[in-house]
Amino acid sequence: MTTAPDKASERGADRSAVFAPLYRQIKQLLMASLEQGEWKPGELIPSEMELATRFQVSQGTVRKAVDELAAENLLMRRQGKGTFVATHHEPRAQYRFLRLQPDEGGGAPVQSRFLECRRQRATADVAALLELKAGDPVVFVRRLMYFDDVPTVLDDIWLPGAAFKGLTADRLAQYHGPLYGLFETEFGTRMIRAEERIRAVAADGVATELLQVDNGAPLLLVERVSYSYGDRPVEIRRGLYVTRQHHYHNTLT
Amino acid sequence: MTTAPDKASERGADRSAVFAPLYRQIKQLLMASLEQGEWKPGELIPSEMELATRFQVSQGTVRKAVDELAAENLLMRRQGKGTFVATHHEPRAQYRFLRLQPDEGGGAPVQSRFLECRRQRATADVAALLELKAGDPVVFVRRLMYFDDVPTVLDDIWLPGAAFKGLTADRLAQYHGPLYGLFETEFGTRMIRAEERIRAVAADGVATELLQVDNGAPLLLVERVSYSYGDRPVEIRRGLYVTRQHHYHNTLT
DNA sequence: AAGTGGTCTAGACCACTTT
DNA sequence: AAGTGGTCTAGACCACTTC
Repeated sequence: MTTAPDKASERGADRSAVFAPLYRQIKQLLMASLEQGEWKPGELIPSEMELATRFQVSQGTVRKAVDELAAENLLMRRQGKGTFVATHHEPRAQYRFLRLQPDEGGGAPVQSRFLECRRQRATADVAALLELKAGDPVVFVRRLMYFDDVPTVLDDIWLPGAAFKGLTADRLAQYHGPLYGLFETEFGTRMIRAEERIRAVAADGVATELLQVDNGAPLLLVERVSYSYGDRPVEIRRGLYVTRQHHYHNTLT
Repeated sequence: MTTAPDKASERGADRSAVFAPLYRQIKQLLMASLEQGEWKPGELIPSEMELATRFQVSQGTVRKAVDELAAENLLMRRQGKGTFVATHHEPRAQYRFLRLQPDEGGGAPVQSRFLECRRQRATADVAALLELKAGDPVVFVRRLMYFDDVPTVLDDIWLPGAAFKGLTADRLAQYHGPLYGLFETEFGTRMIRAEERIRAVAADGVATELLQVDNGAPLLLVERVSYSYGDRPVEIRRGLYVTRQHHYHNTLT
């Protein structure tokens, strides 16, 4: 077996210019294709050999790029079948981002009820988080989630108006399953990561009625910003969780 | 270049018996060495080539095993120097498990004050979580943490008595830095993973005094079980967090 | 049988650190 | 210069899926 020193040194030059190893460049190219929709959520992407030919690198280099994307939940590998674009419709991906769990028992599936869906102008803080200007159009959604028929989560959601033009109360009412699945299928916006800030607050106002708790009762406040490819913010969520029979679960590693 | 079919088929046979790929077997062997203290936290482990010779596999197979252990924060790779056993004394590992952050600004380093340290008999629930029997000896520690001189976190901690015989109030008082560093250095118990359950509760009793909040004020309750090698539970923690100027931060992926 | 990802090997060269 | 981990290649064979 021989190496190809000419090729290698050419690439060495390229790499010092771009300042990243080859497999990370390949990874960026794959992410660009995902972002531009060359392969849609749930679809099969080309085989490792095909990608190696396309990018003129070895299969091992493609493999390392795909490995990282699979580790980040952007791709899903299935032995014997191929590599697929991750989707929020995948059974095991459902409610991957909802960390509230019943204290004991599996519990019945969650039920959603949409209370509001209307267009607004962004306030300064919402605009800042969504990287818009204050006054830009946003869609506001309020929804209540039931665990075992007990109202447990009250979510207020803000979405960039431009990307979610067709979102209506009717469309939400007839949809079942995770919202991120709807966003991905109907609006071409795939959520891939989120940051949450969690605090304890006292219940008041409309929350006490909707969640059926006393005024001043402790609630978990979960503020979430969700991001799509390229760290583009695509959703803001402000959730109030009742944690009498449930808890927010987290693993530290 | 040639392969070694004899060797390969031998190993194929071995593998079907053990039912795991070679690199995972190597990974298990490395974990066993870590657990048994062949290499201690902060120490350099043998080079990839040496390990490959020891285990009679190729460097690439060792590499894949070490890659996974590095991804799980059990090992730390440093190019040009070698691979080290992870330690809680590492500057960038300090307070890796404390997810409470100031809402704005970096904030001053955290101060700890130890209020209690005494031996008890385990209650049923503590015993269950620590995989002991009710009545077995445990060490109980209560500590208050200050952010910017404001009392913010009240932790109650239970440790298995057998493994923490020498832990005293004096020893705690003179120690500075993360508790997990002390556990690792003085008691040979390295914490590698934790599970947390988070809820909102109303302040009452001694917590209101120590954290200087009103009776009924909302607090974050963080219940943590920490594990060492082999999923062995080594610590229980019940923390009350004041989230007026701080929040619990989490990233969802 | 053919195609896919998964594992394993061997060898080359690069980047970084220490001697 | 020598040793370490980091990258890249090429090729073999295995496990799984589909035709």
